[in-house]
Amino acid sequence: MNGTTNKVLLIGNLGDDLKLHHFDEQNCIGRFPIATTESYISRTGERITETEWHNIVTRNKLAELCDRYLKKGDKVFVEGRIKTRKWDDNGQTRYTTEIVANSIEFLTPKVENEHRQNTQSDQNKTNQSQNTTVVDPPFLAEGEDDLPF
Amino acid sequence: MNGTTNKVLLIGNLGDDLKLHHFDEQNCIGRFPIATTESYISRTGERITETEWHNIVTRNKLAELCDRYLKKGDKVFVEGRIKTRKWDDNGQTRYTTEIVANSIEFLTPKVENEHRQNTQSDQNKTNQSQNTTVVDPPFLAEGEDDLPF
Amino acid sequence: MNGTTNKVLLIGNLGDDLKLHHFDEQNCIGRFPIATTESYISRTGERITETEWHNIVTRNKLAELCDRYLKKGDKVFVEGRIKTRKWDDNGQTRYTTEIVANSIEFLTPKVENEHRQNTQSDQNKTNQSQNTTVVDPPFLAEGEDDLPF
Amino acid sequence: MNGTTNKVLLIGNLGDDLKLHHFDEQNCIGRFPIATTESYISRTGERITETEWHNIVTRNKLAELCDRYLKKGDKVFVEGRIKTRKWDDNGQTRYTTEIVANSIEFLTPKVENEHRQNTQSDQNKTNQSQNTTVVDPPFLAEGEDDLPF
DNA sequence: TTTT
DNA sequence: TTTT
Repeated sequence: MNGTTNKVLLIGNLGDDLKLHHFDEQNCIGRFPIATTESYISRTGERITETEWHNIVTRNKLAELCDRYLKKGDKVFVEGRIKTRKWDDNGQTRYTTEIVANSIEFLTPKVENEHRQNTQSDQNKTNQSQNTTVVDPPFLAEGEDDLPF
Repeated sequence: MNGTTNKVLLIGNLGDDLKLHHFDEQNCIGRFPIATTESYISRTGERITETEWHNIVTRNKLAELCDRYLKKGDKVFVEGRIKTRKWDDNGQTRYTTEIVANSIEFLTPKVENEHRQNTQSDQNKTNQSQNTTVVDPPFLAEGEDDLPF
Repeated sequence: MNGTTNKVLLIGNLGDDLKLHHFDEQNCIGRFPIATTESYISRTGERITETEWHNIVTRNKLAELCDRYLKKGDKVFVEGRIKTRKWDDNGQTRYTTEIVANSIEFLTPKVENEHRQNTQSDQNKTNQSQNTTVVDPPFLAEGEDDLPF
Repeated sequence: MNGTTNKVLLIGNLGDDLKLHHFDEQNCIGRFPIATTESYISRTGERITETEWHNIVTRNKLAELCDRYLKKGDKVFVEGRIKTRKWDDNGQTRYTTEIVANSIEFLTPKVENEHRQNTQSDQNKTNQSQNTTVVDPPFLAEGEDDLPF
């Protein structure tokens, strides 16, 4: 547009299940945190591990797919952009930085029959894994339209 | 290390000159803001332009190079990682998100003799551009050691 | 989709003008080479500079924009994917690797009135630069529809 | 360095085991292919799946780590740069494009005791998976020095 | 030649 | 709050 770019690429694990908020039949927003960790040897010779937390924001179809297929602990690849939001904290302006996802790849191999059905209740979200056939999760970039919901 | 990645790629313009802070002879930290802008057509048909500000943090040789060659308005390509810092605001914990740069490319073509000398005062930082030969700016990734300072 | 990603990010200079090929009124393809250079100090202490050439492929509106606004020597940021094409060389199968662009940012500042008009002939493609007001070049990602041609 | 960048980010699966070539005690090179797949709905309404093959090149410690921990079918995240090599094909100059890896993340969860030992023969490279404790593979960027070999 |  |  104007010779600028704002691009973020993260591979990390969900620290919690996605929270989905529906505005109406068509529009929803989903949020979940992911952790990335960095490890290095300090000047004094000890191994330091630093964890960074990222707030992922996703919308509409992509949000619904994530809600259906992702759960706490899963690994994802997120491609998106940095967005800092203003909010009012009792009269004080605060800022929160989020990652608005353009696409999300599901990197944790899924065990068949483990996928949540639309009609299942949330308690099925925990990992039961009675069966062992590993299958690929689907994927949907924002704006695509070819998945059945 | 652990199957995670935290990578940011930004192309934007400096909203202000770099602020350099020296800890000692060897170690310093530089900070500057860059803006990225996104433009799109809204549902109601108007063009929306959104500007995002990013706080860039750079250290040591790379910070000194940026201090010497970059000024407000210049365009850069920053490759780095997201880091959210905690700080104490009168007893309240606040968070600030920064981009820690691994490498910075200078994208604004330089006009010869315009480069600041170490001995020049800051008022020379404004763009005078009497001469017109375009030269390549130098570049240094963190950890490299082959530039003469 | 399937837990894979193929992403390329290049900043480089056009080694030649774009070649545009129209299939019909709607569809066209544009190609141009860009160079990236890497510089490092070898084990024997000399500075080595290596240039890499990348064949950029772009389609339809984005190709037309590039054809109109880019020329040899200009700097661009290309975001795309790697694609290796098979072709027949007198009965032998050969392979050519190209970068299929999703988006292209124009990083060379433009001087006003320098932009080529549709009705201008190609000899106007050389840089005349009589005027000096720097303006922002436009940008269009593949699939966008809001620019006037 | 000069305002250019050559960056590739791939997530894909190994189509074959790594081939390691030792030049001497210190220096070696490893090569392996990875596949990325793209899927989309064509104009005629059918789902098209396209596979792209990438030749990954890695050196020294990173190559040895990959040789030890990766095998055909595993998923990796590769960050590197595009490099096109010339070679002589009976007097004709041919070109091969490779991805020179700067860092590789191992994304396939490992089952404990499955890791190959230095003293194991290659036939142990096939996936036996008698045990079930999932452990993280190590990771080493080129130039790091903190792993025990 | 991979993966789903 | 994740993951190894």
